[in-house]
Amino acid sequence: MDISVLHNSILFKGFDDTEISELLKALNAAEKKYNKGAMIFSSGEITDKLCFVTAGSVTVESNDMWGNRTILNLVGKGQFFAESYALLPDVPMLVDVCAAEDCTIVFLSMKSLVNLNDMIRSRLLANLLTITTRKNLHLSSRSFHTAPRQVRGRIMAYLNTVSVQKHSREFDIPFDRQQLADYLNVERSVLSNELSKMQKDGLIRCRKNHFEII
Amino acid sequence: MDISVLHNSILFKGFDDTEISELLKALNAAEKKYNKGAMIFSSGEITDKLCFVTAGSVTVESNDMWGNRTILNLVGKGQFFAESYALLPDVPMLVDVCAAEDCTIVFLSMKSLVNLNDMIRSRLLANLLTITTRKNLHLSSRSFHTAPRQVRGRIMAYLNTVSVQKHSREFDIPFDRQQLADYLNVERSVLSNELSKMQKDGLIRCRKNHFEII
DNA sequence: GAAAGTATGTTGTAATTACAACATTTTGGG
DNA sequence: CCCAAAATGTTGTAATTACAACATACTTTC
Repeated sequence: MDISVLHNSILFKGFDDTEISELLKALNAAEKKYNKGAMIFSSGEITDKLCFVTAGSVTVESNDMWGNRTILNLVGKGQFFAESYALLPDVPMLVDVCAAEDCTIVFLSMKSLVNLNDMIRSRLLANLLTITTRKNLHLSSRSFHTAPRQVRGRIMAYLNTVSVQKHSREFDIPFDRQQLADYLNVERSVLSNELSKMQKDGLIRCRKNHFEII
Repeated sequence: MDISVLHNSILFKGFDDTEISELLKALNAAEKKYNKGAMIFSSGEITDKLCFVTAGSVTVESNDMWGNRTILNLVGKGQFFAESYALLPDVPMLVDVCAAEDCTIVFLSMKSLVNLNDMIRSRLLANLLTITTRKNLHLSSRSFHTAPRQVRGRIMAYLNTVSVQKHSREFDIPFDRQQLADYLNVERSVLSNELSKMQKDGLIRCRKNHFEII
């Protein structure tokens, strides 16, 4: 198991190597590999597992009965997912989680939190609070990205956020066209078309997933 | 100050009256009244205040420069807001918070958490974790309500969620037409029109904010 | 490096939504 | 009870998007 990625995670911030090893054991840490496209969780499932991405990436998404996909979040290496469901273990998942690329996930049992001693547990809970709080901001961000009524507005809202995060007018995005379309809740073809127009209008330049705001 | 509402809140779950009184003092609890329409927080502000609604309700919303409003959440009596920003005190707010009706808010300083003794603080943090986790599910819910591309789909997604929550096919919603439109990210007139059609099609019945799914 | 498969770009049409303008209903004071 | 103001409903038109169908470009594999 790749302990170095876990070591640098928010969850184990402030814990030393020995403590982390013990915690991994206490929380029944289990690692599993998935191929691109594999489904890790399906809507309706119940889980108490806090999930950590040690390699690759996954999408948290909603798929309706007509095959329309909405991507809520892309979770990359070093980040967590399913924390809300893990901490509220009677709530069935509202989302699917799929491997966006080949990936490796470490599952941690939150049911086992009760077995930890008070001191360790409260340090862990404090870190979990940071994780959920940041996740809140992430979910809010997506709301702003999908708030504009028009496609161009959504694209600009998203690109501006990424630009600010990366402190640069030039950056890569983690989505391919279909994923970006599903994240912004628009048609892929309409997205491609609008990106072309925005380049003609001199607003942006882009090639594949590399973007520049002008 | 209306201590009974606070007493039943998630934040103070497990605390007795004496402890709550001490905590309110330690967290510099301050109460303030707002008239309908008043702005409680503006986008860009920084705060360390956890906010609790003791009367009335507020909307967490985003207002763009063209006057378009997007409602992310309606926070009613007995619920909290701004918890993410209170806990990440260097992050400027991405949203506005407005009084949806005349309301009363209690502000609790999260900066003061460090002054509490370890035991009390960790109990409080555990409760805060519940608050943020539930808020996560709320934000996810809205994503599902706005995921359908068409207005009718959004309305049904929202009404179904409320129906499930209230365990009944007949229920009141907390939004008026304009608020519901801004929550679902559609035009008010288009929403009204679609609701009429849905009634003609025998899908629902509604009058003001009372709905019935058929 | 050719072929097959996947991702992205382009275009046209049908369907839907945005927006404005106005009609009707409801609400809250006087 | 009446009036003014606010909320909700209705309608038509312009603008935008969804969807399908196809073209082009890029990748992967043999």
